[in-house]
Amino acid sequence: MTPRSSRATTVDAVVAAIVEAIKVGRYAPGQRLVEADLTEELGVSRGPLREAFGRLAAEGLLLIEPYRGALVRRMTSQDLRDLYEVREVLEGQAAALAAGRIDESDNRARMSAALAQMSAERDGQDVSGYMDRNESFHALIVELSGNELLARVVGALQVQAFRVFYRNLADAAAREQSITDHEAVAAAVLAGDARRAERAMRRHVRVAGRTALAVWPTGPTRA
Amino acid sequence: MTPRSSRATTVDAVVAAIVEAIKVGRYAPGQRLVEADLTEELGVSRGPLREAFGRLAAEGLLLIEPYRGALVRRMTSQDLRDLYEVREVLEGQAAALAAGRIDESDNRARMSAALAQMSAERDGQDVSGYMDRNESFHALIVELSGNELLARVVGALQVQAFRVFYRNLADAAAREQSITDHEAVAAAVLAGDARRAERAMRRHVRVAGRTALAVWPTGPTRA
DNA sequence: GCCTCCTTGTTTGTAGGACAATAACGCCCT
DNA sequence: AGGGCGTTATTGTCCTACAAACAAGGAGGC
Repeated sequence: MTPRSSRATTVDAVVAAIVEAIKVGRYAPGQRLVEADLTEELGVSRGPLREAFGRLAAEGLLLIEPYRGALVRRMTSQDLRDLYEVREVLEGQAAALAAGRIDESDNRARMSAALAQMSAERDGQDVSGYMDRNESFHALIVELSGNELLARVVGALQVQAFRVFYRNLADAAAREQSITDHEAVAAAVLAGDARRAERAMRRHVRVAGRTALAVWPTGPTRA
Repeated sequence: MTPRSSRATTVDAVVAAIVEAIKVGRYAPGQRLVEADLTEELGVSRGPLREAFGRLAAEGLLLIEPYRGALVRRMTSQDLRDLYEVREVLEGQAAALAAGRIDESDNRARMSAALAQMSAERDGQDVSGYMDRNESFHALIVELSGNELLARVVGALQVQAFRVFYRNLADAAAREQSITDHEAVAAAVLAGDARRAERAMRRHVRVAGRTALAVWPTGPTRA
């Protein structure tokens, strides 16, 4: 999952660079990542590069075939279904737990702040800014759950999800729906209502998944 | 998580060796794993060893501190609570999905076989044999769920869980309870009753977690 | 003409040595 | 005794080298 340490090492930088390259599409799905090319491109030796490959493969972003190399994993619609199915239960649980701990330390304040930021995004035109908000909202929920393992697992899944978000949340209607959902989740969490928080979050993720699936390319896009 | 390929490479062997050593207690929690020692002990070079460290750290079995090395992660009672909390929702979901797919291919036959094996273990004295059964039962459930991601995530958690099982399932009463729980889950899955399967599995995991927590050493056992 | 086998080139998997960066430890000085 | 300093151990990274495996293409036989 994510590096377990604070200090930034070369491997972390390589991981970040590859993730970024996949994000912006410079490394396309199915593309082979040849070690020799990447070492030159990134200016690192094969050791750290291979470690980075290993991490990204563990996160499901790359696929490593022995003696064949690493390639950018293509996301099928089935993968997408699986992803949202898992996110639904995990984030639902996170919301329930967060509701139960809303009175601890400054949890309530942080949740309120996130909610306010979220609502303010309603008439914003900055799509990538909204996606950041979206990401931090979900991250906050799992953090407030107080379950570190849950946070780690969901965090790892989120890395997968950005590929979907990029295609999805650009649509204004979907964004409006997403904000409304988030507000419902936040309200339930702030009310300390675990059951309602879980239901709201699960519904949100389920709907987001369906929306994502609807716009997902079905056929083979490229070799 | 687990190696994504069929062919066994050196890294896989190293990972397996370290996991095994942690299992049997040769590498104690908190113990530092010095690269130089391990390369000699395992007869591999630093490259694959470091890759193995990375994988095990991603699975949460090791902890890597920059310029300080890898050490066997100590499991706190909080970690245990977190683990079972996550397992409960994930395996509950897996059971529900498995129930919904019981009529596909040979799912029913495999589930029945696992159930029979499980019950047969009731008067067996072989503790480690039972633990294998236990592991494959849970693995079968997540496999039958048809969600590959779910299987991967739960599989990764299972690697953590064996540390608990070793302390736990030795007790005859706990084992009896465990078998009864499994039978209930299997029955619900075979009946195609998703709701009941989920409830049964969640209850099973929850109880197992409580039992595990009860026998877990609370204070600092060693440096 | 088509299939099979072998050769050749490319890429990965691993080994081993080297060195800088960092942290842990002990020593000396005050 | 306490604090600063050098020593030592260990990690992080680079480099080179080579065996193992795969991929493609040509030689040869049918």
